[in-house]
Order: sequence, then C-alpha cells, then structure tokens
Amino acid sequence: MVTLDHASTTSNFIRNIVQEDLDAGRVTEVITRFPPEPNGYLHIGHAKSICLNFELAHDVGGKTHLRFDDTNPVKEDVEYVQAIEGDVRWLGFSWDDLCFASDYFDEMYRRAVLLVQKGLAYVCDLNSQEMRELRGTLTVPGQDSPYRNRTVHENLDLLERMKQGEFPDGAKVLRAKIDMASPNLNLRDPVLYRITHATHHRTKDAWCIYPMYDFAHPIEDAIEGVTHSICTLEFEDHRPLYDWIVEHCEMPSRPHQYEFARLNMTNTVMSKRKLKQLVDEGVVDGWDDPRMPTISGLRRRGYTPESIRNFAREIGVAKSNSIVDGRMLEYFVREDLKLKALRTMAILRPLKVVITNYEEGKVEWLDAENNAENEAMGSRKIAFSREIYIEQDDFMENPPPKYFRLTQGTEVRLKHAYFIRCEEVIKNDMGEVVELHCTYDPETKSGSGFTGRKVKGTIHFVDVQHAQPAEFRLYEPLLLDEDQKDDEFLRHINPRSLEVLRGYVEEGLQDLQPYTKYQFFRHGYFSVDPQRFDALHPVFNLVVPLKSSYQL
RNA sequence: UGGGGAGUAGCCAAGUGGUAAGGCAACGGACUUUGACUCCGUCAUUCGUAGGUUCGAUCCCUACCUCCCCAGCCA
Repeated sequence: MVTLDHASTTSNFIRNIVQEDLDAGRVTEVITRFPPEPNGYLHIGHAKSICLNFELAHDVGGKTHLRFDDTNPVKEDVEYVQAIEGDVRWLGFSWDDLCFASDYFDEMYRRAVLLVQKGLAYVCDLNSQEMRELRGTLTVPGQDSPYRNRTVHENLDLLERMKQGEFPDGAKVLRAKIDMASPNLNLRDPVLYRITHATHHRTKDAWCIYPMYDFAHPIEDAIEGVTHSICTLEFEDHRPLYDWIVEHCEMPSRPHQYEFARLNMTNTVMSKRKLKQLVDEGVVDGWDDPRMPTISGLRRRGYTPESIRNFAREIGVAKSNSIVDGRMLEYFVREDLKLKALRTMAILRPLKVVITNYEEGKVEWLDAENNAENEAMGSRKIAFSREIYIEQDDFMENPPPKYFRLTQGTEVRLKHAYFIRCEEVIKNDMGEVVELHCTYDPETKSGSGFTGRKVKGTIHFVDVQHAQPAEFRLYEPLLLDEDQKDDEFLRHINPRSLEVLRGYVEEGLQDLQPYTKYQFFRHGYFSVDPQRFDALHPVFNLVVPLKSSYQL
C-alpha cells in the first residue's frame, strides 16, 4: 500500500482524500496537474499550488503534468509559456508530461458534436447582452433561449459552420442544454464554445472557435487521466458542471475536482490584475522587481526554491480564506540561508575611523571563518589597517540606555580584529559626525584568547584600503496595509519599499556572481542582483534582514 | 435575500465522541567575537453563538451570527 509520509507535511484534507482513494482502490495511480493559463507570470500563490500538486503525486509514486490551459488566444502568448516552464523548473519540479489544452482541440470539438447529437447542446444566436438578460439573477430563475429547441440536425450544421468561420465573433455560441432555472448559475445553459477569430500561439489560424474553461478543463483532465484535479475555491460551484461534462461527453476516465483556498499574504497583493497594475503604473520596475511576489521577483530578490517549498508545505492546505503573515516566508529563507551563505562584512552607511596608534602603512591579514556554524565553508583573510569604515549607526554621541556600540570614551570589539576606544569625534561645519579617531589595544587581538576586559558590543568594519564600493538595495513590504479594498490598494503603497545605499564590501568577495547569497554581519542576507551585475561594482539585493531584538 | 463554501490562539493549521498537534509571531531567561544563531521557558480550561443528545461534544443534532464565492462569449 502506498502511504503518504512526507516528513514535514502535516495532513490536509486533499492528502486524506488521496490516501482514502488509494486505500479503497478507487485509483491505482495518482495523477495531478498544474494548469496555468499562459497569460501572465507565476507568483507565490501559484507556488503553493505547484508544490501541492507535485509533492502530493510524488509522495504516492504518482505523476504530475504541467498543462497550459491555452483556450483563449487573445490573452495568451508563448513568452508566458517559457517563463512559466522556467519558474516551475526553478522551483525544483520536473513534470512527467508537458501538455497543452490546444493539443486537444480536435478531441474537444468531437465531444461537443457528441453533446449536440445527444440533444445536450445547442447553437444560440443571442448576443451577450441578451443572454445576460435571460440568465435571470441570483434569486430569479432564467428563461430559455428562443434557440434552445433547434433540431439536432440544425445545431450540427450551425456548429460546423461556426467552425468553418462562416460567422463573425460573437454571432453565435454553443451552449449546454441543462437548466435555466438552476439555483447554480453555472448550470443555466453555460457557453461551451465561442467564436474568436484570433491567431492562437500554437494552433495559429486552424480554429476560430475556442472552448470555454468549463467545457475544456474537465475534458483535458479526463484525456490525461488526471485523478485529482485540484483548483481554487472560486471553482467550487463549477464542480457540478465539471462532472456533467465528464459524464455526458462520455469521457473514459473520471477525474474529480477538489478545491482549496488560494494563498493571501500580508503586505502584498496576489492577483494578476493588481500585479500588472503595479508594473503598468511604474510602481515597480517590472514583473521581476525584487519587491514583487512573483516567482521571478522572489528569485531576483534572492529567495531560494527550498525556502519557498518549505514555506508552501508549512502554510498548509485548507478551505478557509486566510492571510498568511509574510514573516513566515522570511523565516524560511533565513533558515535556508543560515548554513549556506558566506558570512562577511559590509558597510552600508560608512563612517570613517582612524586608529591613531596604529602604524601608518601597515596592513594585517586577519583570520575570519566564512560561516561560524558551518566549518566546511572554510575561512578567509581580511585586511585591517589604520583606516577603516564602520557603520554610522554604530556610533552615537548621546546614546540611549543599553546602547552597546561605540560612544566617545568607550570601547567595542571589532569583529575578527581588536578592541577600539573612541577618543575624538570629528565634525563638519554643520555639526555632523564625519570621522572618528580611535585607539586600539594590540593585546585584544581576535583569537588571542585575551580575557582581560569585556566589552558589551561587537561591531563590524571594512578596511578603507581594501574596500570595494558596492550598491545595496534595501526593501520593505510593497504595501503598508493588509486588507486594502480592491481598488484602493495603490493608495497603500509603501513609499519606502526601496532604499538604495552606496557603501563597501570586503575586497575580493568570494564567489561574486549573480544570485550568490551573503550574510552581511548584523544586517541580513543579500543576493547579487543578476540584472545589474558588475563585478567591479556589485549590486546587492536585501533578501531578508536578520532578526533583531534591539531597535535604535 | 437563490445556490455554494468557511469559522480552532495575534497569523497559518492538525485533530474529531474520551477531554485541544505543529509552525510563524510575541514575551521572559541562558549563551554569544553577529543585539543574529542556538537552548530553555511562557503563550486556547477552550474550538463563531445559543440550545439539545450523551457518562462525556471542538466533533453529533437544531437554530442563529459573521465572512467569502457565483449573474464573462475570462480562467
């Protein structure tokens, strides 16, 4: 017996159903599918669905298809097909079969003809306005179309002529003949085919009629032998229609549809429409802007596939609408990068320090481990000399209580180096601190075992002569509020979602190339931006800051 | 107010007639050459509300409340 035992996956109602189906012998092999429409980019919400479908099938030795639901040529494009394939692969999944709804257009047409022959579908000449009027309302039943009783012969002829291109867009549709009085609006003679004279990205001009989702999707699933067709909650009341199509089209296999709640997260938006709006209105730089919750945005930001997969597993799968705290995603990327990223020093807001008792012209190369929690990552040498940069925040003239960093007359430890004491503060005409004069104590060298004195704080630094200029792009959530009204979300844009700083990193940073992740001490995890890559002047995207129990 | 769903901690989320898993967040404390990490501890006498059945209900029954979805020739 096949058993679900994914180590870190707790049970959810869909896994329970799959297990029961397996136990009861209703299915012998589980086949799931991820069915995006190639009309936009994938986001973290899709990642939830991708992980669910692929991992579920994988865990019971089943298969998963990547299927493009390309039934609407006016919105779709190959560009999206390629981007989607790349995103799914990047997330770490391999599909067992790559499918396109458009590959089944012939089969779908034959099934439509079958429905007509059985008297279960008819060609309707009503325009969309008229159709809406006859559909009734939530509380008022609809009325039959005047074309509802055309003969099978006439319908067959009309459908064929629709296919042949005899009629203009919108002139006729093929409708299922179900029940205009059904309390479920989806059953009030839903449209199965519409006329659209448009070039399809794959079938080109072979067709001028295209199947609607409700007709196409169950047929696609059945053709592929999909056993568990998982979609989101809004399709719940389409399920009776899904089952109707599978049954009356006499599909040899019986897929079943299950619905789960789509992902929502705090401080961001998750609909294609809103994401597109952010791009179109220039709020962000594009679909792969590191602030976007798109897969491409997260990738560019520096998120890892592992972190996204772990996140997807941990948030669970259920039927109640919910909003996941964005900090959960951050937790998983910190967790993933903790032992993988090189821990180095970077100064984002430089303040020059002159160590007045340090010999001029001398340079020391100090030992520094690359990751104190992962010895296998080895160590490197870092430069130390008379002039260094420290972080502006690490010095205050009038510090608040419990400030463990540098102040005039106090001592701190420089990570990997020595204790320094601030002796003098140099200011410019405006009274701003521009330089510090400090002294160091040679006896306190890091690794020497010095225990003579204790200091409260350890700060990081970069040697001036061996500092490499770098750009740091810091990000905050795109939206300030969590529950924006649909059309007002643009008013809640966080004006500080991006902050660009110019500072320094250690010279000769190991493995400096696009997407390399570093932990910059006391700041956070950063990833080398692939679009602006320049080894001499690297740009680092803040993936996620380190947690901190102290706020200035 | 027709139909379909959902209500378990600040946020996700298991569980299901036998007395509330886990994660995130938060808060204490220990440790610390990252105010990080790690460790230890705290965090639902209660499962939308009110009744009922039962020895016993978050789970079964009844009523009610709240929220979400559906009137595209989009998916």
